[in-house]
Amino acid sequence: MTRRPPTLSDVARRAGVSYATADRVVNGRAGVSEKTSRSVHAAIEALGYVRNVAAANLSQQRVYRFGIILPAGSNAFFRRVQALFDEAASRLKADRISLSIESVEAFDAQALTGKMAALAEARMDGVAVVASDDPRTTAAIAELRARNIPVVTLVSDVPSSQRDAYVGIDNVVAGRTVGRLIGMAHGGRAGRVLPVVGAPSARDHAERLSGMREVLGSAFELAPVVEGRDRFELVETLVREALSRDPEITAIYSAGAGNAGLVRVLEALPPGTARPYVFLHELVPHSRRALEDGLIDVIIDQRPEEEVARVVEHLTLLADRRALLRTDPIVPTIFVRENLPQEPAGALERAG
Amino acid sequence: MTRRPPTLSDVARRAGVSYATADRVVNGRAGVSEKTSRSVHAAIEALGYVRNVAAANLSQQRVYRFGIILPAGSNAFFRRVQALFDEAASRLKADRISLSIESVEAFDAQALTGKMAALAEARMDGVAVVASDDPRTTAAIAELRARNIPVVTLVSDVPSSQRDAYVGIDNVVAGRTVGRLIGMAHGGRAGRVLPVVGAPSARDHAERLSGMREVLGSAFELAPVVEGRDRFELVETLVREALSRDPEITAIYSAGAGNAGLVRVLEALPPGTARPYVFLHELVPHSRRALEDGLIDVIIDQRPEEEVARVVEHLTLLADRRALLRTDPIVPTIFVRENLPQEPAGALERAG
DNA sequence: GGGAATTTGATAGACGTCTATCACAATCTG
DNA sequence: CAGATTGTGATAGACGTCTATCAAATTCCC
Repeated sequence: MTRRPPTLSDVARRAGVSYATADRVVNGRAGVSEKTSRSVHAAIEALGYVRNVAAANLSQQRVYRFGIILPAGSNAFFRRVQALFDEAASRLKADRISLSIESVEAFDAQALTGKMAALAEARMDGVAVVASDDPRTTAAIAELRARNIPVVTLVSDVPSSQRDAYVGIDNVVAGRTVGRLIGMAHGGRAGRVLPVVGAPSARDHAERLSGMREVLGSAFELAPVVEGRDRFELVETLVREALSRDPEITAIYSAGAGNAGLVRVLEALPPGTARPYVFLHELVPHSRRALEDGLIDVIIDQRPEEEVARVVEHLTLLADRRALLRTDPIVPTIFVRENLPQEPAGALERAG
Repeated sequence: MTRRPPTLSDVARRAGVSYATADRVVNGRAGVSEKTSRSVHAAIEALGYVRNVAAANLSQQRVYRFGIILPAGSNAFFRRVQALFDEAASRLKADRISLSIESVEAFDAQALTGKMAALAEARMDGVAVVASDDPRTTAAIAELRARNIPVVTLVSDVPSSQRDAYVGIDNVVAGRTVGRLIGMAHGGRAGRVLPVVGAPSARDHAERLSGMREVLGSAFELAPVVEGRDRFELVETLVREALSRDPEITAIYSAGAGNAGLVRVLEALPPGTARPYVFLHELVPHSRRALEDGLIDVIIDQRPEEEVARVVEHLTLLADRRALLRTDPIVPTIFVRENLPQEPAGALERAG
């Protein structure tokens, strides 16, 4: 039968020291001679001792409290992120991890820094935030760090700040990936790409476009960039205009949000017309439907499920002052009509 | 400050019953009247009580022992799976989960069933197995289930068996995905696809091919299927012959293993020649290099990292006789040169 | 109403780790 | 060699849950 995994008492006995001493060694407390410390470590090795985290957590009855700040509003992607955090929160209650999920009006740096200050005041064990790269944000992050509260940026990085980690995709990589796929779709022939962004000042969108440009060969031209402010009505109007003005467009790359408007334009195209290839970001209900209906070709998704899991992982490790595991960026995932995941169960629940 | 999460004692007090009674309710033990049971549940609701899993695990000092059976041999994909399980095993020691990772010669149903019987004898708490759909395997799975040992099939399903779950991709979906990408790469033009499989009898490979055929339009022809037995020397020879025999081939889809041989053929193509588009499965060191070097175009990966995590998740839940969470198949992931993940740290370690 | 069956209460010990305290031994300092 | 410093041992209580046992209270049935 399985023998019981060794406990710290076993280690102490084997090392010929008391439990107290073994405990001092494993918890790095002072007052142990070099020699004893070595013999305890030897016993740990010999027995293959691993600290029982269940017992450790129990005895410390530690409760982790993390704050998550997301942009409010109707953006489908962030609604999904929020739903995933809500779900994670209820799941994590059993592990004594509590997530406070807060919303802040998008682009309102004032409100954002206010919330961050409030979380600092509440002495959270860690904060994750979707923030733009703005001096006020940087300062607010510094303030949290000064209070020894770890900070993780999510989806959109603030590289100039002292955040402990960034969880999200590399937008240049995402753009390059789209560039490759646009190239593939044209099968060596020339093309003309219509880029759609929220605003030219949005760093993520700009990075995506420049990534795409890096990869697209000289056979490609870019139409003037559409600035849809991430609002679907505006995107709809402007894309419709651009397409009718420029019939040479062979592909559309929407690097931002508001894609419901883009989809409407595509739906309204006269049947029989060869539509341009369409590439856009984030798997959400309306983009999914568009892909299933053959209105668009590719969705680049940043896997919010993975991002949420990683935020929690990072915050927990940081709260314990331990090293982070996976610090590589999230890989942008390519969805075509055929490899779409099953509809998340949450969608059904919400429908019912 | 954060108030302490409610314990079962709090629930008992609130419900006006003794701890013993509250315990009987939450652990579904007999001897509690309908009425008391309801009042305890009401208290649980009211207080938002969640059982402290750390304490529960500790008190039961339960040790999970799972057996994992993988095919032996030099196949790069399974070496990666094995490395991931090894890593998971050391990580999971802290959670009192022990993984016994066993190897069995590929395609040796005799040896496989032997190992499974041995794991049954060892009274494992669960078994995960990479098995072919074979009557002997089905019987061995039935035997494990008869002993109340949960069984999960991995990578390759045995649908006719009583396995509790399958963790892996849907190969038809993977094939369809490739079909879509081949179509995209040809940008509407006609093409001729060379399929490469291990053996026509390999169900996974056949499913992948038929998935591809479903999606490829009538503009595509298939060259005679190459049967490379998943051995790279044979793949190399046969693909080289096929390419020189049939210069009309515009794309290669390798649905099986032995792709090191395929890559060699591509490397040896006279420079300046337009090579066919190449699509193959599994991100492993040599396929990665080929993608980085521009010798191939797309890798379809089944994300063994995710599969390993899910096997552990499933086995743990099954051992606790709880419901599985995510039973949807793994989504085949598309890698092009641009969205490759960072080299796993393990690769560096092994190199060092 | 009396005996049996069922339901409830009270409580104790175990799981492995952490924290703390106190006492004693060994070593160092002047 | 006395006194201070440092290293070690012994032990106890807490964390929240689980299991078990025994006694007491309540309900049920004839």
